[in-house]
Amino acid sequence: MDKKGGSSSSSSQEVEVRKGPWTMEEDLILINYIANHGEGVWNTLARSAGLKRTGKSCRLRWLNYLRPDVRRGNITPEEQLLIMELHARWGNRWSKIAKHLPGRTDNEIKNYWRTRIQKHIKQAEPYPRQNNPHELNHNEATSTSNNIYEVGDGMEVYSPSSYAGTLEAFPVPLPTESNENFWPSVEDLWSMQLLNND
DNA sequence: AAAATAAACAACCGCCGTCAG
DNA sequence: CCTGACGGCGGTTGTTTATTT
Repeated sequence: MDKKGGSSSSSSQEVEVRKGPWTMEEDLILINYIANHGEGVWNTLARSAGLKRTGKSCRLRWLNYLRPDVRRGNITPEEQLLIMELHARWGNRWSKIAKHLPGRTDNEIKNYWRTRIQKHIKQAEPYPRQNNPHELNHNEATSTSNNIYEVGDGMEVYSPSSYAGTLEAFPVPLPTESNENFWPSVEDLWSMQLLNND
């Protein structure tokens, strides 16, 4: 299931770009490289580090998983609440929302919201009446290009408070969930990179 | 116990704004 | 001034994992 070697790399260098899930080895390379050289200029970094990845891919991997200060999983009830509140006033400004949740990335928040919050809001969103007979079960978040009510950076307008009632009837995950690991976990990867310090 | 279905998650894609050459 | 590389962002999809039937 590896289609890279077979191709006759006649035209130039075929730029074998890897895609899909990152392997531990790749993670290590990236972590180690950044530990020794720092971030910046991702495309160059990818090449210099010897990774067959695009700069974007490296950046994403680093920012979302490998960075030492990223927190993953186990969204606390407080965080969930914050996500909901911020989303209520800013819409799908994931990156902006993420800035208010230390350690959390926009991608994780986005995933979390879409997979766990959105449906609840929908179901808790009664409005059966309303003079809008059409599209009532529409994900009101899809219309992203309408949430540009920004004023500055702190307090924005637009607080539909539509979540007010929603919050109460929320399942809210248990905070102290099994903090088990998946594989080495980034910490282990970091300790491993110590052995390879340039 | 197995199959079907749903949920969660990781990563990619295209678009856009910025900036250097 | 124009052009292209780069990085950031949000939407979306593919795959894995959990839950239900």
